[in-house]
Amino acid sequence: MQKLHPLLPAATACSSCNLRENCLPAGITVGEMAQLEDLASMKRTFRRGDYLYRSGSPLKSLYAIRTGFFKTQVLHENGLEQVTGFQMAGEIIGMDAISTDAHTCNAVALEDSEVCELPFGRLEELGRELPSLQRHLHKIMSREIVRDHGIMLLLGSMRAEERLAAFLLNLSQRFAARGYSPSAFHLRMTRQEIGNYLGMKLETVSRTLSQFQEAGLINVRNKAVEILDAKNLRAFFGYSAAAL
Amino acid sequence: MQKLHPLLPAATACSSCNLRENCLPAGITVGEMAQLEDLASMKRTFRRGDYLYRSGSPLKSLYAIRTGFFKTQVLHENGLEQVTGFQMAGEIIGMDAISTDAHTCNAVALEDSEVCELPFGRLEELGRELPSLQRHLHKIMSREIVRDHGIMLLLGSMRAEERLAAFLLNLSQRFAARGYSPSAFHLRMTRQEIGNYLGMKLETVSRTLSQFQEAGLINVRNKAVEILDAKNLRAFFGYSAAAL
DNA sequence: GATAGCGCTTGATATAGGTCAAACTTTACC
DNA sequence: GGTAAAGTTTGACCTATATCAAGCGCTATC
Repeated sequence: MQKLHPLLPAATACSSCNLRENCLPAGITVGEMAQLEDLASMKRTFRRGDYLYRSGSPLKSLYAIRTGFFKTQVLHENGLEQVTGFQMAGEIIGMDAISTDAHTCNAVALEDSEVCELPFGRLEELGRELPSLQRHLHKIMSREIVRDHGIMLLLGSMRAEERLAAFLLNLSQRFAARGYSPSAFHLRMTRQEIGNYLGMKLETVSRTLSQFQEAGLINVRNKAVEILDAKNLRAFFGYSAAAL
Repeated sequence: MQKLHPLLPAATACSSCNLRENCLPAGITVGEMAQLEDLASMKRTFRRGDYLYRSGSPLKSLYAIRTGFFKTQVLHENGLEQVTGFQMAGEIIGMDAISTDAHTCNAVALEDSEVCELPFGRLEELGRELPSLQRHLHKIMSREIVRDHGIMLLLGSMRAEERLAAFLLNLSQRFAARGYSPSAFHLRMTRQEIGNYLGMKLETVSRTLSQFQEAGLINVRNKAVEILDAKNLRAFFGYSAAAL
């Protein structure tokens, strides 16, 4: 059942949001900020498990994640599914819908979350007035393309342990970029979801995490992860791959 | 060695190009076409094996493929590489570079090819004046994101034979969209390149093609492919996946 | 604060696809 | 147009990861 998502007044404006350097406003001048704030004034909250959008729903807005964690997943008619990403604060999602004016994946909150809604028509309009915003939107879309290519490399060419090492290091780096500890964090997703994202089964995720722990690279206890030896974790997947 | 790529005068304008419905001009009105033609007037030709751009080279333009075939590939520092796509006439490439103002993959001609160069700065400028062009550019970028998600599904969740069936059907459909036979075409890429794209080894590609042939689904002789039974080829990968 | 259900771990076994190898075919180049 | 190199096929064997199974431990809810 879809719950109601109350529309909140703008609790926090872009200019005073501590994500502004990671989010849509990056590169926007102070003078232009007011227009962007007007655009992004609509906030929505989601409980864990809620859908931000579903495959097939019409394109209305892009969404900037203010707090929380989402996953996106594509579903194939034959029942296959693939997690295409885990998104955190400051990241923009929904761009999949521009192509056909309808979303092509689901976005599900992995924890209680808040997003800023960016009506796409108005975003394009504003882009025509503000070249720096236009360019930044293009950069965000391009960044998604580049990220996707990285995942293809991971799925197509890496072994399970390399994929998981890359995944942990990527999370670490993204937490760090938001001012959180790069070495200790909580996974918001299940082993199943990690495995689906990385193209492996949940048992393999579990085994490989245990293996990393035995090797002294990490500590895992359920969702709590501590990276003990980022250097060797990186080397782990760098060197073994180089040996191919 | 990078060869010289002679700059040709505009041999064919967008308005008289038979790819206009598949390419950047899709959705552009007749009145707007002249400006687009001016933008896209620079053509470049490439011999097989030539690089259109390389990872690290600065963003200058996007490129519309007029004739020929390209592959794009990402290279990882540790030596891994991944083919991220095979691009044909009417498709736009180079969007990976917008994110960081530098290309993140190589684009290599798989046969003698011709591209229309679209200087990106001018493209953005023109996008600010022509909302339909702006929207179309966004659609093209979004389409790439959606395609990438499909490849993730393929790499992360399908078996080798399903991936290859999906690949053949995708090529078939793209040839059909350009007025070529959907049932008989030439592969422009090697088994190695197909395998790299699909996350499998060249031997597996070869074996699986032979297997499809034995099953009466296709005819293969080197690069010449004939699809004999598209329905069952589709069913092949649909049903077996559904049985999971 | 008890309990049901979901998530996680670990073991045993199976298998898809990888690896290595050899022979054959096509293509490119001198 | 002959020859070397690159691409392809097929076979035999191997291994990374999947599958199946059992038991444990959170954590969420009443």
